[in-house]
Amino acid sequence: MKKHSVVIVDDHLLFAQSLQGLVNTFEEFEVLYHVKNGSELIKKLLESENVPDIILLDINMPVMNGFETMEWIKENRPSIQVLALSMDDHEETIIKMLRLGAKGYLLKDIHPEIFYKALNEVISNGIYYSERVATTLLNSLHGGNDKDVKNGKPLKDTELMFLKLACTEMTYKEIAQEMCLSPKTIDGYRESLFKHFKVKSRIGLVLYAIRNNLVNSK
Amino acid sequence: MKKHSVVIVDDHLLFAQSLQGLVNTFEEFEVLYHVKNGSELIKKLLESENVPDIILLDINMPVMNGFETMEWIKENRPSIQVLALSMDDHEETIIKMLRLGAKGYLLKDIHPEIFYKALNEVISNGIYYSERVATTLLNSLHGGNDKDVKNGKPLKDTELMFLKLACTEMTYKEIAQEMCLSPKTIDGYRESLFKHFKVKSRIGLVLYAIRNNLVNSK
DNA sequence: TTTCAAAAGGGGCTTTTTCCCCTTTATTTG
DNA sequence: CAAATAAAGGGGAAAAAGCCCCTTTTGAAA
Repeated sequence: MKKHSVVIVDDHLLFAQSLQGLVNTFEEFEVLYHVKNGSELIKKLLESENVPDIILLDINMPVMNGFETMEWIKENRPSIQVLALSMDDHEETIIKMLRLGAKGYLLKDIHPEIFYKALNEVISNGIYYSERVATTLLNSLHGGNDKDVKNGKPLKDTELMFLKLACTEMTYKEIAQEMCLSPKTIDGYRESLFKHFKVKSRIGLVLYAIRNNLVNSK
Repeated sequence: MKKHSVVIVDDHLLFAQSLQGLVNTFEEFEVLYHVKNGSELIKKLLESENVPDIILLDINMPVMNGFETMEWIKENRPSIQVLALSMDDHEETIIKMLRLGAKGYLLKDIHPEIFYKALNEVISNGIYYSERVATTLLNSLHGGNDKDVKNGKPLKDTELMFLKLACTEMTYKEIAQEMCLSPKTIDGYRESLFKHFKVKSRIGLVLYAIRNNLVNSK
């Protein structure tokens, strides 16, 4: 029986390499290659006719992150099963990734046995949910939440720029100067993002941005 | 020749297990065991007479983090060579860890070959510095920096508590209530931490706290 | 071309933050 | 014990943040 092919996308080389070793010990799976970020993955996918069955996709990557990469895959290689693989267990991140088309969400602290099970399930069922992630999702649906609103619309460029600057020690006045806009316009962005993210202060904004990888400040 | 024994401390089971596989492929090294956090490590070290040569120590762990664990090791098992192993490449973290007695600081995105080299060097020289980390350190010395001051004195309990609450959407007045102190006292804490961390606003304080793992908000 | 909506900007106000300098109250320590 | 030191608390003011409601500009769509 032919082994299922796996590609690993993770900027932590040590982890990627180690994980490759682990996956290769599984009977039914073998790693084709591993790459450091989304851009490298796309290059590899485009130049090679060897399409993997599964992609293990990290989210936090410096160059082209997991979200962007996932979008590209959904558009261009929809037949590949993507399993997100991250340390980040925030509801928003999980939901965002699954909504983008990931077939499962694995936390890096899972037991290798479970990891093995996940690989098998995504091949057989086309989907895998860990208990912990399932619980998180349930909670989010339960709480009558509207994370949808939160993640539904992507941020505009100006808003994202503002958000990044808001995650620094600059005052709003300074941010306005930096962006060549009136302080009042900046105030408008602030107000709008506060509502969008349901936060009540700039601190809340910063925390939200960091937790959801909207800025890469850690 | 007897192999050098290695212990891995990392809460990301998948990574720990994978890394164990990698290390075991090295001729000169073998993994004794891996544990999820500092507490587990201490338990293992205390109950087993089999002392490892090297400990690979992650910093971000939920229960007992790398700093606390490092302190314990320095106190109780100073003969073990500890290599810090983290994704965090912030100057403060690196310096703090080395100051606590780590014999090297590895970033998780290093190449496995380099990782192998590091293991060997820490056995032969008792120390390993990657180029990147060395550069970071040089920069910090260069800039006439006084990160010393920053990391020199640990925070008091009240200050830490305040810091944690400052990393929420609470106002200072609310924080004062929560801590059963006068808002003026809180203002004193704020002022003191601003100076200590060299920041100019609460935003800066939050960013500093998150970047340096003083609060576990991500 | 008119219309409509979004983006940009403004007035004016309250609350919060930030800053400086000062007093009282423990807690050590010589 | 007395003196020093640190922690807790205070007054007051300027700057920044947050909030609401309003006007102008701009860029499509009808």
